[in-house]
Amino acid sequence: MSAAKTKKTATNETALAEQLRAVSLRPTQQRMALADLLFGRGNSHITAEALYSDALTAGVNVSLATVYNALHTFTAKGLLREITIDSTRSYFDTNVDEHHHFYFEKSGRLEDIDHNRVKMTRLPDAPEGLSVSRIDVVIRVDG
Amino acid sequence: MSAAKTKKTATNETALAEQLRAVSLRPTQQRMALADLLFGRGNSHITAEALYSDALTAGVNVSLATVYNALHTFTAKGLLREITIDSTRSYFDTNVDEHHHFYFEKSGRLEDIDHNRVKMTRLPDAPEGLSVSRIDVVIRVDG
DNA sequence: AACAAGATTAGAATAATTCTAATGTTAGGG
DNA sequence: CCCTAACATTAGAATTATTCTAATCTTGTT
Ligand SMILES: [Mn+2]
Ligand SMILES: [Mn+2]
Ligand SMILES: [Zn+2]
Ligand SMILES: [Zn+2]
Repeated sequence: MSAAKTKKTATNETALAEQLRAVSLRPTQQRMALADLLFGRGNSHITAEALYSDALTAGVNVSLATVYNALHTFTAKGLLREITIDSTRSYFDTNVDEHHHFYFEKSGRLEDIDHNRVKMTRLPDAPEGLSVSRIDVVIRVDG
Repeated sequence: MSAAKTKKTATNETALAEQLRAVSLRPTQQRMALADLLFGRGNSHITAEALYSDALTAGVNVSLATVYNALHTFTAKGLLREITIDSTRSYFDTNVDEHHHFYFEKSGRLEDIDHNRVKMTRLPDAPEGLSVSRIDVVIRVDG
């Protein structure tokens, strides 16, 4: 590889490696490459297949099984959030802040709704002894 | 079959047949039997497998493919509502009124939240040209 | 460099759901 | 009541998303 490429990726790699180490994950080649694809651009809602396809396009040497492993590991570590809306596929969201979604029924696309654009003034109490882990609001639109 | 059974089912059948005809569906044997299992009791959230299993237990002669056909047809006709929360299975909800859900993450059970127990005082506008078909609120609890 | 822990891999396995093409049932007209 | 066309059911194969397995590689550490 060229000096230029070495330098350029070295910078990204250090930053990404930090992020992974911060959640006690080894900064392996495939994780780094996938993390770069996921967090390097503003690619918010992605399926496993789509990420796999992006990886292949980018020349990353990775298997689909590893993509699933990485997505689940990242989700478990709080770097991603899994969204289930369509029964045929899961979306992984690079936005882990509290927020909601528009779901475009026709295209299957998801769009973020900032948390403060939704205000709930009345909510039921959690059933006795249980605590709320998350509240999801999905606004389905026919597009 | 006995006279008693004939009489008893005749009553149910007429009522169920009406419901099906009302949405231009032929009141076939299996649809009637499945509708009876779905709407006869307060069985709110059910999976295809669970309904199939209920049908077998009840001695109904039906295939799993038909259960899926019926669930989707009923959903298309507005008699049921499909809920996707867990990527491994779909739930069908016999409650088609506007309402929300508690989702018990551990057991995978769903519980209704009456529509008026949630009040949203701020909501974003639908993207230009599109209309909102539904708003789903899911409160996930760790039980 | 050598080791152990952890990660990746390909491919098989699983599980939910859909499809297919043959067979059976229903509704309505004669 | 009988016919027939439209519609529904069926079994099983096919498809698709996802998970598992067991062998092979990497990584972080000594
Ligand atoms: Mn976003
Ligand atoms: Mn599936
Ligand atoms: Zn999002
Ligand atoms: Zn419900």
